Amino acid sequence: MSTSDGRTGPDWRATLRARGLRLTPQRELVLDAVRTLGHATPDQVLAQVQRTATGVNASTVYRTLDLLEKLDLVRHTHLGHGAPTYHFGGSADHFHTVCRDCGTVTEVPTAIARTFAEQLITDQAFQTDMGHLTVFGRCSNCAAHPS
Amino acid sequence: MSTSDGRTGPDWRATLRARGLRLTPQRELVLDAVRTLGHATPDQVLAQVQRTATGVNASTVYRTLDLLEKLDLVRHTHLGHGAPTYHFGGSADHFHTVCRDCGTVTEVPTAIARTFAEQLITDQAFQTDMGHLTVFGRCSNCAAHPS
DNA sequence: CTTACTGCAAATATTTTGCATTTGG
DNA sequence: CCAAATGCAAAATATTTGCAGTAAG
Repeated sequence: MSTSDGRTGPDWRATLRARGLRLTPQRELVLDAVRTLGHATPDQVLAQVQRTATGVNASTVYRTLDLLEKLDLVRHTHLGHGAPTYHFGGSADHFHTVCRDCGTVTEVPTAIARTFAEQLITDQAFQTDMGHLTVFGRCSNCAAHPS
Repeated sequence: MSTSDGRTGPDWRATLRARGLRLTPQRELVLDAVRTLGHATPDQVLAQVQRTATGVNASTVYRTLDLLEKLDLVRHTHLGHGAPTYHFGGSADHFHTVCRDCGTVTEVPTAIARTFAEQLITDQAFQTDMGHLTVFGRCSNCAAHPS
């Protein structure tokens, strides 16, 4: 495989090498899993990884997710409850909406929230970290068919 | 507030009674703690409760917070990491900003986010639950004095 | 009295950590 | 070869649950 295998993107190898870090199969597997799943908790990443390769350890997944996040290859947000949710860092700038009824997670381009962010700066002197924003509520589907 | 005791508000006793639930000292303690602390994890609520009375059990705090939330006497949001944060249900409508550097939590009136919410409905057909909104970023203080 | 509620301890679940072993470069 | 990374198992956390005893109404 060249510098790009079409799955995890072109430059993650370079990003690792640049810092003297090692390219291990586990790291590639975790990165692939995050990308495949879109949004996933460490648990789900582990499950996905183990679908491909056997014996990858949970602690490796935790450690790897931390590492990849430091390198900006993945990001995480808190989509309710306990477990943080990781997603691919390469994806376009977006925040998340989470439906409290069906749990569906949707990516929304940050452009929509631009005015909101500006207002927070003006009124509250608070600089919003858009990529980390999560909006809870109800999706159209669940609003239409109340449980 | 008529029946009020000035701490936990006027009608929590009535709210409990209306459902055939019992008024226990533990429940009052937990409600008081949430109100005193403003924003607190179950752990912090437990600590605060135990400052007043000894021997209140952690599981009682968990169970009580769940119960009080069902009754809309408290609310919770996810302010990062693992533990949910509870706050008093009676407080005015607001959402939270959390500084990722110093961890400071600020309450912001939902009015500011009104346009944002409307845009989410128009563009995404998503009904925002404002009380549950948490915005991560950097407060003015930390932006001014970068660590 | 009746049964909702609490305390306690054990069961779960989740994430972290120390250390010996493996392995990428 | 050597430091970095992994696996493993134990530890640290956080939350839930079953059950017997306590107490609110």
